[in-house]
Amino acid sequence: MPLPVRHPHPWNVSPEEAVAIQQRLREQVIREGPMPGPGTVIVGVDVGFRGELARAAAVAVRFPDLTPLAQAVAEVPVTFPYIPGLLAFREAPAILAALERLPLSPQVLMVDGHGISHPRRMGIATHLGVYLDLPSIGCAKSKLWGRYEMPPDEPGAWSPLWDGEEMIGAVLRTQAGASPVFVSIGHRISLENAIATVMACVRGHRLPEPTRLAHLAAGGADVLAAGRQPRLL
DNA sequence: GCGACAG
DNA sequence: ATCTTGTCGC
Repeated sequence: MPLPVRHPHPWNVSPEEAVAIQQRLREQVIREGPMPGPGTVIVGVDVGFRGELARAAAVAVRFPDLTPLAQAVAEVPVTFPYIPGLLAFREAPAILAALERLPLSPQVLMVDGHGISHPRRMGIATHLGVYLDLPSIGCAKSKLWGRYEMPPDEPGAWSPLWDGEEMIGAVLRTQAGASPVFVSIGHRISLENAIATVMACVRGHRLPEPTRLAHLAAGGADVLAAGRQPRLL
């Protein structure tokens, strides 16, 4: 069954056209929304590369217990170079293909990359959220845009990520002794609730489970089978 | 000319 | 992201 796309547009475009698409879609972003309720299906997505092929993985977990429900992978040819600020045009086509194969409808997307903490407020997490009209959260491993102070080394501690006077994200310590992650609004969720959701998805690793499992799945792991032997993950 | 620069 | 073994530290 095809994914319902709310704001369709081509992905195979030039970098100039990509920027124009971002400028158009940024008007649609909703920066508020609730915490996922019990039973919500959260889907983590990530992409790995093997030569000229992009392999995307989508892993669905149930919130808040984080039981893995389903996983799907898809490989598509790479058609766009890596350009900071235009990551969605390189990775989203593969992610969408993986989501098509997932036997469950995502209710919240957790993306390995930024949301509105982006020069045009249109990181891949935001782009996917608006494109699919789904609540989405960006959880990146490093900064793309903005200034911040390092948060204390305590789980749950965070400091704002600023672009001038505008708070565009949070630098969040998910685990003591590990470098922080960069959490931002993707779409249809508040920053406060995005931070709380990420923390509620942490299980002893730096990255929250949806994204962490998607990363493993993109590397070829069967997280559903392994999930039945929790020590393997 | 010299940094900064998701994955 | 990817190329890649052992090794320092808790």
